[in-house]
Amino acid sequence: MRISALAAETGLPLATVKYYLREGLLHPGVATSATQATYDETHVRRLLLVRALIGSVGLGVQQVRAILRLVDDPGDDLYATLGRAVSHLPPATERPDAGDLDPFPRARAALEALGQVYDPDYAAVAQLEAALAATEAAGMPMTSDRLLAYGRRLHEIAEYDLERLPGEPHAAVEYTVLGTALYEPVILALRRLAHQDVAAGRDLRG
Amino acid sequence: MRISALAAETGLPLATVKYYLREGLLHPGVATSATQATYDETHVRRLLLVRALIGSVGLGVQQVRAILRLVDDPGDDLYATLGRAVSHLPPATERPDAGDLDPFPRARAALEALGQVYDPDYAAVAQLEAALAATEAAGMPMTSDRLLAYGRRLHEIAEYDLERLPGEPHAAVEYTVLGTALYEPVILALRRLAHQDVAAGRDLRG
DNA sequence: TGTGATTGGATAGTGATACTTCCCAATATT
DNA sequence: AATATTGGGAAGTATCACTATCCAATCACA
Repeated sequence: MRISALAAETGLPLATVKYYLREGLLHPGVATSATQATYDETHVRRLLLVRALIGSVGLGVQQVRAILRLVDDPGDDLYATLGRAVSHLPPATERPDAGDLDPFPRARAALEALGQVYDPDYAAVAQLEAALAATEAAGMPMTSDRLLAYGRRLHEIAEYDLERLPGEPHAAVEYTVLGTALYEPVILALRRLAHQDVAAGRDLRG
Repeated sequence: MRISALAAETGLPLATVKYYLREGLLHPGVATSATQATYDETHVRRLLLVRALIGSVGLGVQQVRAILRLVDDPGDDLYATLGRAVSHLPPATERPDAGDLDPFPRARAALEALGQVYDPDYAAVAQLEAALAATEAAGMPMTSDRLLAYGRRLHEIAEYDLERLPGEPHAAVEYTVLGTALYEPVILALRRLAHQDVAAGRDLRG
């Protein structure tokens, strides 16, 4: 398959395929001469994944590059790899001052109330802190009751996810990292739809 | 309070306050002369809300303007207002062809399986369809089992939210629209943290 | 009452981002 | 032989969220 066929197959403009190639989001094809290379199914799949991460998840090119690197050659530590992957997901947050004794008070309190691990080096902790601070600044603070209600359900979802973790390490990393990212838009859409469903006055769950 | 005090109070650069004023994200102050106006607490609150929507939720200026318009003067129909608000939340989706008989097959199937209303005019339906299509394109399709698992928990969260709906209509719209948007980053952060918690091998919920 | 700071208002500039266009000489294809 | 396509690179474009600069009017203070 030549590059134009690859573009046609994925529905992307040729210039965009070249751009992703240049940016390292797509591995080069096998060069058959100075001006020719062949591409295969792995390139098609990768391009579709890149589009999903950029278009649906809303990542930037840099972040996609970072995520793909993790998926392509993960360490042997799933926990650490997951942590690194999350640090590349929006919203971006700054590292706290090294001297700050309690950089994420809201997040720490929330996690303690939920009985979950509190690891201030984990990027999602800073993301939670920023999100909670934003609700306060906007005048709609999350109550701890609501945090518990949300956290419990999301923990159940996470358990569901992790119960289905593939045994093979490489597949496990791919599943965890991509599943975290790709399913987030689904979650937001489902919540919006659930709100609509409840607002419409229907509540059919037994 | 003059404009420079407003900027100082909110921690925003003066130029940014002027920019939001120009873009209609902040209502003008009361002019006291040709070159002076006074601002009050409502301006402070509005600026903090704007920052939360842009910085934390990740909306663009246009979308914030649209959301604020809805909050400021909502119709009397909460359901319709919520629908309009969601249509301004990312990811943006195109309207389907008018001739398309079944524009959102994945979303329709998912909602039917969940027993929720399926209203193709509701923007979140298109968002769900796009998100599900992206998981398929990326090679990690959502199973219907997973959709049910997620959907059930998110419906519970929505019920929790709507049970706390303020009685007064204006407050109800504000609560629903802003709550939908502002709590989403919290939800994503909590899910990421729950994944981490499960991955760390701790599972303390009874 | 003068002097420097501040204001509303407007225009233009900036830096980042994600493409997109254009061009090239080498090579395929017909 | 004529035409099209390739890999590769450089430059251009569009959008976006600010940010900087300028202006004349007006304020605040000495």
